[in-house]
Amino acid sequence: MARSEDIPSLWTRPQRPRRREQPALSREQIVTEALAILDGDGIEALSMRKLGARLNAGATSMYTHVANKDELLALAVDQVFGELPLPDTDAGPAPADWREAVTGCAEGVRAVILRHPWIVSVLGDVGLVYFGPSWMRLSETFLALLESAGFELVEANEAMGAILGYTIGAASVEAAWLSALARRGRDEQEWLDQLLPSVIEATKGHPRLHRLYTGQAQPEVARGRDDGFASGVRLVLDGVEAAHRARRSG
Amino acid sequence: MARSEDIPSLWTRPQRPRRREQPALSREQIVTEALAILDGDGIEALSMRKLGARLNAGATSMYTHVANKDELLALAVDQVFGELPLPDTDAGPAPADWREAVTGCAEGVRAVILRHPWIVSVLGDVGLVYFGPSWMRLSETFLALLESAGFELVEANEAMGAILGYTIGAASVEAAWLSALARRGRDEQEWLDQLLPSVIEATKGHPRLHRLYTGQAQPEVARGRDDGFASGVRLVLDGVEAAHRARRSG
DNA sequence: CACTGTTCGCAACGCCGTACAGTGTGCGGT
DNA sequence: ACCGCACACTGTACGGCGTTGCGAACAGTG
Repeated sequence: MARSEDIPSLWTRPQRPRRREQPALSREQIVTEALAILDGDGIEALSMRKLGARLNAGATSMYTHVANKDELLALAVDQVFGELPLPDTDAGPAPADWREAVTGCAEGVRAVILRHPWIVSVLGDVGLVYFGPSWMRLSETFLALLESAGFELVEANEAMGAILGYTIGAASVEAAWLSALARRGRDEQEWLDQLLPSVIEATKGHPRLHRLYTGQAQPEVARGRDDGFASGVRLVLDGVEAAHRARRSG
Repeated sequence: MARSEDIPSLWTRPQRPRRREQPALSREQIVTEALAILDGDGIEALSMRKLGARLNAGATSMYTHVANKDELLALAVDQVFGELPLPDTDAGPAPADWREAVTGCAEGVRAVILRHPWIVSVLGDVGLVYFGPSWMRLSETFLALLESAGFELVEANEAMGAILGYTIGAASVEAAWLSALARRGRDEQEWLDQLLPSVIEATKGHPRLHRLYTGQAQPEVARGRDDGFASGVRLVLDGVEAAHRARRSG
């Protein structure tokens, strides 16, 4: 015979959960909450259990909406790139200055990566993001901008590769640096001050790096990272433009 | 009671291992074996237990030579970049064609990343590699090459940022793609054939991507990835050179 | 009522990184 | 000849992880 403790009282027992009014969980909800964890506490803080807990659900319930963690991460990456504001290339004529527009897009991509530095840690696992809707939208915009500037499609594709390649690489390096700082809970300037002496010590035998880090080649090294990226994009666009002109006249 | 087969005879048993002659394990050994695992079976196959087993040692013995797994990975990354052959910039005069030399270095970096695609997965966790000896050697070489081509140090640093940024980004994208393939055990062409239809389907509403993928904009899209990278580097160097000339004459 | 299909979560499996206490060993000092 | 320390190394254990199997709870349909 069951003792009274074995079965919680009829009255204190929680109301039978009225489930299935509509599914309690949705893929969208899950991805959104995952993003909150990723942005708030970084990649190593995201676990299926924690994610489930945040949604008042069991960890394994995620798997009815998402195949596995990798797929979840891919969805998260696509979502953040979906937030990227892009110029409307359908309406209106060609933009007055295509360089400005392209630069704006590249800076947008960099901003997304810096705002969500965990992206760098999953770049290697989600090779298929480039076929996701957000990334396709981005690519199409780039191609449209370049075509409107007079590039043939194949040429535009090549240029896009250079621009996005640089953007991803440069932003990844920055993001890695920033999240290394964040993991150690240091401020950027503070950490630099603290690390610089040993770095300088390590540049014995590397005279150029030594000059660079000791600041003898200032003032522009200390220029902000924003300016550094901007001038990098400018260099790449110079190359793109030069090749384009050479092709038209050749 | 133990039977005679259970314990090899006292006399035939190998001499008791004379430990402490020198440590059985070394950091170098550990990193080398870790690299073997990484290159052979990918990043998710590397665990401290497996690594220990490969070295006939307990998992936790690694920790006397390496602070933690992250440090181990950082050492591994530095080691593979150490294998990169670099031109000797100390001896002899300036290279006849600095573009060729710089291009060679960039292609070397790409080759390292493609040969060890797990690097991409740890890029985000090892922000400090850029202060490791191998990367410093690489940077110093780049700066030397550019200086010998007439660049001021700060200008050279800027150019290096653009070139390495592009190289890292482009190679990372490639490596992510390749290791996604490897994880699924597919051949590249086979996978492309299999995936292309659905990708094309997904490019409704993206006319330029559609043209690109359906091959109406061939022939050069199907050009190998090697050529694609080479032309990207060429674009970046065009930009670098143009900016340099503008600065000299301006 | 029975039947079907879906959502959800408990329990469990086999991993993982690593903290910690303990074991044997060689070396320097006495 | 002895002691004690420093050190490389190990077994065990802790708390976590991603994922699966399975059954319970439910909605919709007949």
